Amino acid sequence: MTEHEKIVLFAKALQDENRLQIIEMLQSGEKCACKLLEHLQIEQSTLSHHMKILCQSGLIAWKKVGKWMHYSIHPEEAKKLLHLLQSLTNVKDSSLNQLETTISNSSCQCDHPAHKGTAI
Amino acid sequence: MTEHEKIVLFAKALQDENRLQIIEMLQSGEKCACKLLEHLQIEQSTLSHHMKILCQSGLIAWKKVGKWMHYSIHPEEAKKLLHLLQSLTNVKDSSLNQLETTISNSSCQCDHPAHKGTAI
DNA sequence: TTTATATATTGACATTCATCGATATGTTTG
DNA sequence: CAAACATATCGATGAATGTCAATATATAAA
Repeated sequence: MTEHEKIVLFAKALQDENRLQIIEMLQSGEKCACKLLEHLQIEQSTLSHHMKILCQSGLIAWKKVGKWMHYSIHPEEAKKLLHLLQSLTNVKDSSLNQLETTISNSSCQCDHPAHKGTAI
Repeated sequence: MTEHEKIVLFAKALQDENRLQIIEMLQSGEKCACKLLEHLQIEQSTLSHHMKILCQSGLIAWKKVGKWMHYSIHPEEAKKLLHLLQSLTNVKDSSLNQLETTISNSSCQCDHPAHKGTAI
């Protein structure tokens, strides 16, 4: 899987409001599907679908315990995915800490003469 | 706009392979649409559509220069969006730097007696 | 002012996605 | 083993998305 494919899977996992709620619920630690379902206005089959997408993105880890399925945020994978997004968007770790401005090349590289030396 | 809505817009912006390529092209600095188009296998109207989605997410800044449209990564917004994702996924800035394991509460909070004391 | 160029908008179409109900699978308990 | 429970899979459906061609808008050039 290429880096772009990983990012696409991650992005697709995050594009649904219900899945964001699920991730938020997992912030406080591992939960089973039935517990998650209590707080969502969706049917069980839909939750199962969402968990599949979240797990396939790598962000969420799962573990079968008896007949229950336990889900949790996968910290290492979450970090890897965020690193991919940092690289993609040119955001540096240090600037993330300090909310500094990332320095980027601001000259237009368009061939058109009219574009030379422009900056946003 | 809620934080979740911001994340959803950001995630939708990142879920397309062509848009990831566009972001990557902007890593080296501001570019105009015609320049971006040269390196993509899509029609002009499709690029315009993609740029709209990228700009609406906040990640990409735009500036009109004559009849050209210049695009660039918006560093401050990129940082804000990454921060939102960090908070969502419980990833700490320091752990992002050092790739340490984020400590999370690993006890299941399901009501079921059988779940007490389990851990992944 | 007419023409050329860069970008945006619109409408159509195929594909993907979220959702549900029904059903299947797997596990525990009686 | 049978019943109950938790979760997964399947099929259908409506909504959202990516794409293009055609057209509109805006700016620059002749």
